[in-house]
Amino acid sequence: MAKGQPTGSDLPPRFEPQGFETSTYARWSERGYFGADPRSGREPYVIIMPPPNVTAELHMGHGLNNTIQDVLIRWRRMQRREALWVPGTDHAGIATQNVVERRLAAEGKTRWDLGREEFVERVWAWVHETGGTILDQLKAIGSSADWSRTCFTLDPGPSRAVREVFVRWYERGLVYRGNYIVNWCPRCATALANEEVEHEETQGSLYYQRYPVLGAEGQYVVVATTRPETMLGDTAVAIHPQDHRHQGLQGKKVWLPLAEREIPVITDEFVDPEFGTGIVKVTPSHDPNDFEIGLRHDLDQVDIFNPDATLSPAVPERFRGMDRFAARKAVVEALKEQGLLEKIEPHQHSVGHCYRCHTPIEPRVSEQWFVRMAPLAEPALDAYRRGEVRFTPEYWGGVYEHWLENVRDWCISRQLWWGHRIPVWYCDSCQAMLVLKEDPDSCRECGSEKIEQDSDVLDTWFSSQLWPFSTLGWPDQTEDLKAFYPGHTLVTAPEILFFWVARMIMSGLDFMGTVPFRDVHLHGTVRDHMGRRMSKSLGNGIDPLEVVEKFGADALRYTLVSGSGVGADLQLNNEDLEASFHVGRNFGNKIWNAARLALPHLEGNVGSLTSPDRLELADRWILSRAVRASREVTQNLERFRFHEAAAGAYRFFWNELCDWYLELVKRRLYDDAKSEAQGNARAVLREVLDISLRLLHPIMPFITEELWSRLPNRKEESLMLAGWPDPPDGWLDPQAEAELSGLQEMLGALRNIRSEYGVAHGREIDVTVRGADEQLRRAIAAEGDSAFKLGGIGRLSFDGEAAGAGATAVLTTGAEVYVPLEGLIDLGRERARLDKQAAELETLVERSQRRLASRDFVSKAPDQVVAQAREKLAGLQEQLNRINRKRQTLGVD
RNA sequence: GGGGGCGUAGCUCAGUUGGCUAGAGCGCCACGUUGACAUCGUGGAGGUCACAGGUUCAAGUCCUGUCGCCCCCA
Repeated sequence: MAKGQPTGSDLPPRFEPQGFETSTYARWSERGYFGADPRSGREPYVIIMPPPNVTAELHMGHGLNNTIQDVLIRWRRMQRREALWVPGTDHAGIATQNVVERRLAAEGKTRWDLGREEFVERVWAWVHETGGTILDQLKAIGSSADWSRTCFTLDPGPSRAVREVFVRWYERGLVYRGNYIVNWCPRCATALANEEVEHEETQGSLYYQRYPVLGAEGQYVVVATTRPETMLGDTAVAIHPQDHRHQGLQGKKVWLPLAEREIPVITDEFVDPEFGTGIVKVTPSHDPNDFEIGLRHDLDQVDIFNPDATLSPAVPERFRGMDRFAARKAVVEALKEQGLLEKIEPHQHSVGHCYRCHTPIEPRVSEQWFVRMAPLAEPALDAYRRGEVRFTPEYWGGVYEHWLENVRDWCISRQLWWGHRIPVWYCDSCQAMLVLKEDPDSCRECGSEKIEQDSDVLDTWFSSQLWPFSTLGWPDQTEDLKAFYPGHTLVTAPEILFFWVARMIMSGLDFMGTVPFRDVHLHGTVRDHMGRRMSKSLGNGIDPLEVVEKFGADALRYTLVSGSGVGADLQLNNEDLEASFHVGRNFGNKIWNAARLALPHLEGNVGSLTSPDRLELADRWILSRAVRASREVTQNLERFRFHEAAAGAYRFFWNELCDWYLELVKRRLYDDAKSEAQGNARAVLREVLDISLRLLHPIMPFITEELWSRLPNRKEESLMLAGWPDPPDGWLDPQAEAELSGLQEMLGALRNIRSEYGVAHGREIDVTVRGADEQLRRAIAAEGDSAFKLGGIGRLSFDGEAAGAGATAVLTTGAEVYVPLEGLIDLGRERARLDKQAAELETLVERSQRRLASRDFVSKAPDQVVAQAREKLAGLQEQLNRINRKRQTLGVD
């Protein structure tokens, strides 16, 4: 570069992320820092991104999800792992098809008007128009995914994987076709998997209907139902075999009113004698439990609905064509007229709704394709129980286990046009069914060319379940697949634990022989300030890009990471972005300004660090704290405790580096006369600034890169390539930490006194410290000049008189700090101050004494705990005594 | 109906295998332009850790129950 290294002298006084985020990202991208190399020989670290809907717009949930992944990837990359983050998008069958259908509806058309081929073209056009937007939006928040590996579920590779899996599972009998009851969405006109149905508590009614008993004039059975209209499809009534109340009904038949049919009374264990009258109607075509009963008793199936849930020709003419809810009213009315409706009771029950369009689900018998789950679930359970997959928070493991133990077969066919078409062909001539990886030209059985492909497509999750290996080239044994499967961490939201996570584990085990990732981290939900989930329909969402524009991506990221506790949801105020994101922005500003102070002192040659014993107290202290901060951040990242990692880095930077080290070191930085002291200060400052920028980089990549590039003595050209901090044990210095913490306490006490008595800012105070221990004396000796400035101290002595009008504070070591304040002191106020402190100490002393007075405590608690308690009591007593003595001189009773 | 989570300062939340005077950020009060930062500094107020029992030398932390809020499954 022709331009010299940027320095700190040109930094504007405020953190203005808009000035550099975009160009920084472009530079990273151009230099190829995001790419992973299967041949590097480094230990890999792999995250597969949960693919967002290809036509989606970025929302805060994506923001949180991808920020966490990026934090992990950047951290591991800095740890010298070969870090691969595979991005991609999902074709989202129902959702995408629905959007395009709505757009067609605006033109007054349906997909049927266009026909399959043209409709699919329209969807592709929509995908090309909007697709990929979300990936660009992910870049704006700093995501360092390997974009050269971006995949789409309908790409040729993943599509091949889908066919491969379908055919192999079919050949092993794991994929089968059959007539079963499925969840049908009348609006989407497709079958859904059980997991795609959302149950909602609904206030409905329980209708008690009378069916006349045949051969017993004037006698009825009374059945209770929440769905009276389905009675038109009843093919039996059932009682529990042990229910003696209704024993007389066994073997009888009843007359189904309106439908005008005879139906049998059967007995089945499934019937709950406590529900309603203990007699239930059985509608095998429209209720999953009744379907099972029907199979056991070989009952007829009467399908009373058309696909759009209007009544079919199977019902009496007057009901035909009615919508199911209109039919409910009509049936109830008709029963009333005939005196066959006994009563209606309010009844709360749960109703299934389509997860994509929220229409009430209609259970329906139809011919669909299924995956047999039990053989796949078993290894997935074993893998979890052996500890091959771990969940954070841990309790999700139990949820996973429970689901797999009770898993039911998976309906994978969808009556949609957008998606992977089922690779099955039917021969018109010989009726053969061909299940093939490649499109055939003719029937493999009879050679006829009159073959037709199954019209259905596969559930989108059928392709997503293969993502951890289909994105890496499977079924080919590619270099990528060998290097990067299995991956390491999956970061996602708990709501797709069953849809996606469990299925990836099952298919990963089945085809690759190992689980696709070792850790599953499930993060919380982003909510508004009232605790409501952010959603389009509520209009309470926050656009992450607006936040980036206003506060910067780093502020967004820091706020998200620091706000999301393990297993906890995250609340943001959508009406006041400032209220939510100022935390991140202010921290960015703090970092910026710390650098603005430090960098001008780091121009020119900065020497390397000398051995700690030649450094001053503040230096040894901050280096020791840097070791602890690095370890804390690292450990918290390892355990997926991102909020703690963020807080740890924040505390170190703001409360230790800025609040103390920078203040203590200023004097030396500006004092050109003492070149060794200044040189050490510069070297240490460079080092700790370097470490803290590295520690913060995964969370706040832009600002840290911008400032780091201005540091002298860097080895790498980008912070992205710099190593993760792992400072040496030799820097740990408990002695320095203890000394400095004593100094901090003394300064705190002095500041408190100044504030209490309104000592003017410029006015210096005289201080007498009596009973100072060795640590405090050394600290004052070492950092006296800076400490004097920070405390506004004019003179300090260790043996002065503590008499006259002054204020007193007693430190935890028992040292007494006395400040003469002639003219300012108010004796009453001073007395009150000391009274309050004494009272607090007395409570603690009492509590402490009571504890030590217990024989049990002394004999049973570990020696170390007892010793600690004794030491603490002694300290507290010493402190209290000093204060009490002072109170006496002030005339306390 | 079954399972799970949560309840700590006015607000949002930390608090690891029980053991330092229970913490942070925001908000609040007072003072303040002290060689980077008012998107800041200094000091302060504010908590019977939902409630009731139990285990233990010791419980915010473990167990049981109650109340309240939320989620998943059927």
